[in-house]
Amino acid sequence: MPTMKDVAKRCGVSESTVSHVINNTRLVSQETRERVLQAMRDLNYLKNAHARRLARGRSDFLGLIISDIENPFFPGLIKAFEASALERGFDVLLCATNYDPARMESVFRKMIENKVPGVAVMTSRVDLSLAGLLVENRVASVFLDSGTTAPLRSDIRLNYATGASQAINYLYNLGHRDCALIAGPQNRPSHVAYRKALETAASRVGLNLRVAEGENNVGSGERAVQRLLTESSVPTAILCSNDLTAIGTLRALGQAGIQVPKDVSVIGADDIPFALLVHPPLTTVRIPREGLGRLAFAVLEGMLHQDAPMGTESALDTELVIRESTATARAQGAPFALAGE
Amino acid sequence: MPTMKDVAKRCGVSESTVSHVINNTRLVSQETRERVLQAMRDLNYLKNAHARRLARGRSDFLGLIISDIENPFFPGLIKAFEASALERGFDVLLCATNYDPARMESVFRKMIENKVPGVAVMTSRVDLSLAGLLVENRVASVFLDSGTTAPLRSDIRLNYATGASQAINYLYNLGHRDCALIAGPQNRPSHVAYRKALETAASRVGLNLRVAEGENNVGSGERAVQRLLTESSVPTAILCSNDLTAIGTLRALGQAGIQVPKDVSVIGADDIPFALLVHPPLTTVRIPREGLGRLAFAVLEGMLHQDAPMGTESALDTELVIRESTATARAQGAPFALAGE
DNA sequence: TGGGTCTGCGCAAGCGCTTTCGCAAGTTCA
DNA sequence: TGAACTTGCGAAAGCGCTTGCGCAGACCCA
Repeated sequence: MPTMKDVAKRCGVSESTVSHVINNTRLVSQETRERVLQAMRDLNYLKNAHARRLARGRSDFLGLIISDIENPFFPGLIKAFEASALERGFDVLLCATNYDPARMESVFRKMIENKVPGVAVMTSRVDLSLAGLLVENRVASVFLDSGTTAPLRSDIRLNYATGASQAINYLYNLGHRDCALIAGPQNRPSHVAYRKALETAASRVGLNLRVAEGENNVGSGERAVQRLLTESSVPTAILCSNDLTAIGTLRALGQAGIQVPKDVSVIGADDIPFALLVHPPLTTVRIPREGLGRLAFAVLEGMLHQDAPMGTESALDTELVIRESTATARAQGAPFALAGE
Repeated sequence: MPTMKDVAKRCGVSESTVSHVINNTRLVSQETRERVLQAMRDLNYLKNAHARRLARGRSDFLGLIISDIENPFFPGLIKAFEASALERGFDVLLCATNYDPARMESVFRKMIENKVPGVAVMTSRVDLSLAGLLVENRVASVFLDSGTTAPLRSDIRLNYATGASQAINYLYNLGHRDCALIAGPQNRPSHVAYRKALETAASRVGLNLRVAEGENNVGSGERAVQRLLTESSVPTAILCSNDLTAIGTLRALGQAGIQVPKDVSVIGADDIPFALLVHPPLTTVRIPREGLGRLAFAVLEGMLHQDAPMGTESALDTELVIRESTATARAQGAPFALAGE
């Protein structure tokens, strides 16, 4: 494995010249440059990333922290973040916390140990003391829905209000008056925000919205629906905290012989890739994953260019994507024909 | 940002002692050890990963190369690989090629520049000259279905025969005699292998298997089915190159008013998480993603412990997972009742 | 009591780069 | 024609760790 010294020796220049050729950091005569490049090719020279980063005192890695790569929300986000980063010459150091607080801490430590100049923390529920660790070590960061900013620490707020009021208005205009929300865990700020946004929009137009508990997964969606079906009246539309819950909802309704969207409309949230593929294709409140990835990078990059950057707050709108799981409300108070009964 | 020197100074020992405390690399008296650890805590010391890796000459990163993180096959693989690696004290350097040959090359370069001791290449279709690059730089590797091994280069072969013959036998026993395969791109070795395995198993039991072309995605599955439906007879079962194609198949059949599994059985391949969630839940030939991730790590680790390791060849069985998209074949030659006609 | 073995630790030479400083030769301009 | 730039490059001092070498003192046994 050849080093810069070997390259330098081979073409009779100093190491510093080789370095400057590689990095384009000072004038080198055309002729010398050619010789150096040729020597690099001859020797199959590849730079040593560690040595370079040590000498430079920082790395070209940007951190990206997510909770769970198997959560279908993340791959699109990662890809967009990575694409932006790559375009600007950064590499991405991806870490998943898998919802484990201990792992979360070690992941933050890892970011600092790797001297990343910035890190995007795209998980909800982060201990802000960890954010302090970053600042102490001069690492810029951008959080998701943390609700606060600080020097060196930015925040991206998902604006649930846009998508929520679109969804509510849309349902209202289809004649829905009695709806249910299968909410996500209420210890997650983003789910609280979404719920509040829906409730606000609902009360504005005068639409009744009951809230059932869910846990953001298929099974809890099914169970919530089963509970709903034991109530005296069944809502004409069900909103869900995310698409997985909506899929569970679809399944439970199907199992109960209730037709979607004829009897009950269903609206998800996230717009994961499979929202398109379920039956019927899911109307959903889209969280712009790709936009979020790109924005997270842009915010980070913006901070890197300043020397004592204040954190910024930006917002990203959600929006309703209409597919086939929603339709006009069934006649008010009407029961529905249970298929096969 | 404190360095080892600061820690050493603060408690009056040499840097080497600090280093040995951190790494447990030689005897340090209990008392000195305590003092060092205390100083580290006081200063909030975090080691500099670059300096350490430079001094050691290698990194604690293991490379993992995939093609596309949005392909639902990969997240589970990544997670399992990462979990194994973490457990053994490695970190993972994840890179996606996004099916771009140029990116593939730069990703390999990156692995070498980062001095990873080993890399798992979990994409199909890799230029073996790139594998050569790895060997030159003493990087151990494990490929997927490359069909060859070499010193420092192992291979994991997916054994399609097990799953394929289970699927064929299963269909045969359900009375299916006339089946179709919507095959994947025939320039990918893994798809060729799967197709061959199916054909072998089919001819063994005397089951007719027509082959239609697909491209491993939902749309191509739909189109393939539409083409199949124009033929004089419609097969009683359709096998697909992957689950996405199977989902397309399900949709196209549904759209044509053909019932699954009553009229036509459908079998996918991969067993992606959503195979469980489509309607009806998909019978599929599972490729053990998690097992693959774990095995890739184990193979890599096995090579790291030797100094001039030969590559090994291991195999991983696929298996049929029976859900609800398959059933007894409709009566031979029988047409099917087109719903709504 | 002197040679061996342990235990505990410091010194200093790297690892392979980047980057500051400064020098030499060529060019420009008054 | 000499001061002031400009162009092109080398020497060498780090960056913050790891690790081989070696030394001092304690201990043991013959």
